[in-house]
Amino acid sequence: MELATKYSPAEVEGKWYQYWLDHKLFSSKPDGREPYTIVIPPPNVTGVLHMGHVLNETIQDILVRHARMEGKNACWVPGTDHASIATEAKVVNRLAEQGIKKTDLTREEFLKHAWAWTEEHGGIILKQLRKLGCSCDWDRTAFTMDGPRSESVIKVFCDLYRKGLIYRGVRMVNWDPKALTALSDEEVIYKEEHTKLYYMRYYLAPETPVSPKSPETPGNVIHKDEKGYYAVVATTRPETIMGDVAMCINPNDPKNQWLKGKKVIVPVVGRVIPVIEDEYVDIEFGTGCLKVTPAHDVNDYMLGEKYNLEAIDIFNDDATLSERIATAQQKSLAETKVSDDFVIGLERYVGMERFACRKQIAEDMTAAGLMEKIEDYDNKIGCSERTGVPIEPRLSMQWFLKMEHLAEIALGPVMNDDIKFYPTKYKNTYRHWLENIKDWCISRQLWWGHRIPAYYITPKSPLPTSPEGEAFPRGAFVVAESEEKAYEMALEQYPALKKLSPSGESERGWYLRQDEDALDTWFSSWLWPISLFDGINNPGNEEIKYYYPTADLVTGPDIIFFWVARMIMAGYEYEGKMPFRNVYFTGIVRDKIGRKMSKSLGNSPDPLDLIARFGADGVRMGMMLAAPAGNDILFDEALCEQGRNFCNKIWNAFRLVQGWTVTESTEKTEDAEINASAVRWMNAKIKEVGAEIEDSFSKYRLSEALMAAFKLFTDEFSGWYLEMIKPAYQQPIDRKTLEATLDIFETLMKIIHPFMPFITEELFQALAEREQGDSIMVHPLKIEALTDDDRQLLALYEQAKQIISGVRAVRNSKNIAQKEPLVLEAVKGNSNSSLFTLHSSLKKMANLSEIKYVEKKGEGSQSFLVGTEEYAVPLGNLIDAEAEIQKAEAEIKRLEGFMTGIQKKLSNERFVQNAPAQVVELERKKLSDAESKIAALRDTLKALSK
RNA sequence: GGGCGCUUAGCUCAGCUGGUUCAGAGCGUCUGCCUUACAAGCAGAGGGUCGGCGGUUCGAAUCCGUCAGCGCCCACCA
Repeated sequence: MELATKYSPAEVEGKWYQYWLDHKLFSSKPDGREPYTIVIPPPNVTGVLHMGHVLNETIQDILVRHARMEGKNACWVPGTDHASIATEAKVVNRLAEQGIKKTDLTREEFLKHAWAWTEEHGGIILKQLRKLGCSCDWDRTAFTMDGPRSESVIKVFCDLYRKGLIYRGVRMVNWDPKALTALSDEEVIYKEEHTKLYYMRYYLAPETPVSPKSPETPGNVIHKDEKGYYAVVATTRPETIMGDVAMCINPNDPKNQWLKGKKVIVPVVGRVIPVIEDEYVDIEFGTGCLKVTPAHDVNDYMLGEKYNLEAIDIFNDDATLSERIATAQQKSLAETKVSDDFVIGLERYVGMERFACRKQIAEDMTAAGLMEKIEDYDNKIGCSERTGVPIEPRLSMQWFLKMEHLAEIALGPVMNDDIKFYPTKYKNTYRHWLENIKDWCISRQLWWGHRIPAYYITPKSPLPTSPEGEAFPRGAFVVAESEEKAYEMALEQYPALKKLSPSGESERGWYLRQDEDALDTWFSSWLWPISLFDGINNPGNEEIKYYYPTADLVTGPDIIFFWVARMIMAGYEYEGKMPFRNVYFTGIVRDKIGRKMSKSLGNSPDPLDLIARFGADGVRMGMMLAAPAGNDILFDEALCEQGRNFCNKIWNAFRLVQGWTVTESTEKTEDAEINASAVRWMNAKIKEVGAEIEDSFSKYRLSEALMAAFKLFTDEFSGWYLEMIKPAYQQPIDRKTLEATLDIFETLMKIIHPFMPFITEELFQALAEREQGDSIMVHPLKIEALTDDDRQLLALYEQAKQIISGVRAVRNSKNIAQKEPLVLEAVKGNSNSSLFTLHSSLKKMANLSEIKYVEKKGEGSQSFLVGTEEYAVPLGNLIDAEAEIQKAEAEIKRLEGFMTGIQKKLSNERFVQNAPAQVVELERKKLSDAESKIAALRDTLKALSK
């Protein structure tokens, strides 16, 4: 059957993927072989495949398939992440489209919707990974919120709580007013924004007047107008003045000395607040006067703690202004009388959105003459990583994990390379984070996620006032793996509870109310390498013992803190061992002009579309060609084209070989001689390049490994080997050579297989009769080491290739068709005896009728050098003597310059003395080589100029 | 404000602890070929004073310093 001249991936890829699945070729069970394990960085359960995944998953698949080809027991565990905040946001949006508000639903109802959404969209991305060829053990597919994983999370939470590492408390947290939840520090990203800096007047309160003498104090900068003395405070957030409880100056600030001990009136609000002093305040910034709003700024909170200031929370959950601002204003105005000049009723701002309020209050202050000035200001705003809205620092009750101990156990192994990072530069980043780590806020005010297993003891009726009734504190809770266990623990810890249940269990006078919050998604992901093998629930089981630690982790550097660092912590805390040996950090996939791929720019191709056009193998190759380790990837579709073209090349090489007919003749023909030698050479080449590829793999330089494999197939095998052994048209080939060639072809397919799994399987199957269920991936690749004979042969062929190229160059420059045979002259006793063995090959490849050994090249011959040896092709009157003379003269000039340099070097005594003998020797050889070349060129010149 | 990294052919990158004929690859470019495996191909060619300056050295793309440009990470200047 005649094969098409173009490879058609669509007809091949689906077929083989199904075959692999049917025969469970990706499946792994513990056995006697060495394990090779990768756990997938779980993509969001409702996500779809984008180019970043393509990069990441291709790399993993290459590593996994490579390990499999090495004969290891390769296990790639797939799964998805529940991505609590992202998924919950999507569900909320969908409900909103149906006119349903989250607040109208109970937790249970909402979760029903969320699970429905998850089942609808979940796993789409895993299906897409199959199109890419990913060889995951699908039977192991896990989800961060499935049974075993959830159980692990809860168990770990309880354990850490019992170890005293988890605590609950009111702290300043990053509040996302859109998602209505707290975030960890890592989930806040800072964006540069053009904002305004507002300078506001804080008039001195009448009870702390400026003494008539002090205005003259040198260095003081005093503001005064008809309304009185005032300080100026610069802020980017004028709306937060409603929460102001103090003004702070640096005690060493000369210009504000006059404010010491004074009280000022918060403009608009009318609250009288003290001026406090702390060196935290930067004298240089603004006016040196800082307004202190402990409820809405991390630093102000710290000052509030230090000086025991009240924190007035002015916002609702969604960052609209709370009614509290009005009540607080009434309260303070009742306490202290303040002139109406400084006050505006705050009722008008209640319910206003924070940025609208900012604008409004600035306008109102300006109108009331309380605004000094407004300047442009570039500021960095912390925004929610998920919703993008500016976060609001806010005091709230949250759960935290103490990080000190965990950071300590996670630092050493990376710094001393027990766990290796590729590229190594991320070790610095990692260390810096661990050394400055803060406690991890692990609670989220979300429903979609693992619910915190804390149970609050709640009496059904008001507590008796008798002393023993108060035997457990208000808000008392227990942390337990289940509600049942929580009841037991509660009774044990608080015996007084028994009195609340006079008639026994059935009629308890109290109940347990589980904490409403869910856990941060990463609190489940950090267990992933352990929980996938059930190591938390079932410690020391066979699987965890076999597969853990995993081999390699492939992920982006953007989640080094979120995920990588925390997995290392959990690994040592719960398994006592590293979770993985190597971490390969990929770059970010950008478009070809370096922009990040994004939906809004429309510069992100759809991977499935690319696969349809170039084949999965082509896309994989395109991606890998662009992806040196650690650099960002400038992705260009043209690279996929190159990948597709390579597939086509392989395909056509196969077409050639499979079309050959066989002769059983074992005659010692010239062809047989060429072939026997070529086979030996090709096998040596495979050993040589194979070793390079292995070396690249060991350094995770996958694009280099691929490039080497590509060149091995295209240049060495197709360009040289096949051309050498190719029989004349419609002539048969001897059986021995054909069989050797099929073996070589198979080996090449194995080498390429990790990168391009589909075409290599297709051709592996086509090269020979295979049993049902057989596959390229169960035939490990073994490459032997190079021998000295191999090296000699390789060198010899390199020389032959150069001679052939030399002849071809002559043809090219003189427009001589390949069909026209030429004569080759080897000049001046050029007697590389081993080259004799390649005469037939030389003749065939360069289409030579004869190879002559001559003392002097003939007149009208065009010469070229290979190393120091001269070869020439007689051209008769085709030769352009003038051009040849010019060329030779230019070359002589170049060589003379080169020699002068070396002579200078060699006449430098310090060089001869200090440089290693080898180097000096080498320079001498360069010199003599150049001399002999010049001599040859002079001969040429002489002949030409006759 | 601190820290890290990058700057080598038109593009994307190699070039490891300084010395194998005045720097390599892929792609692109140019020239010639539709040569019965492949025009998604073949053959050949051109293309860089290794970001600037200074230093160490017999010798530097490679080590040190400095400047410039770019990128990333971290940080509580409102």
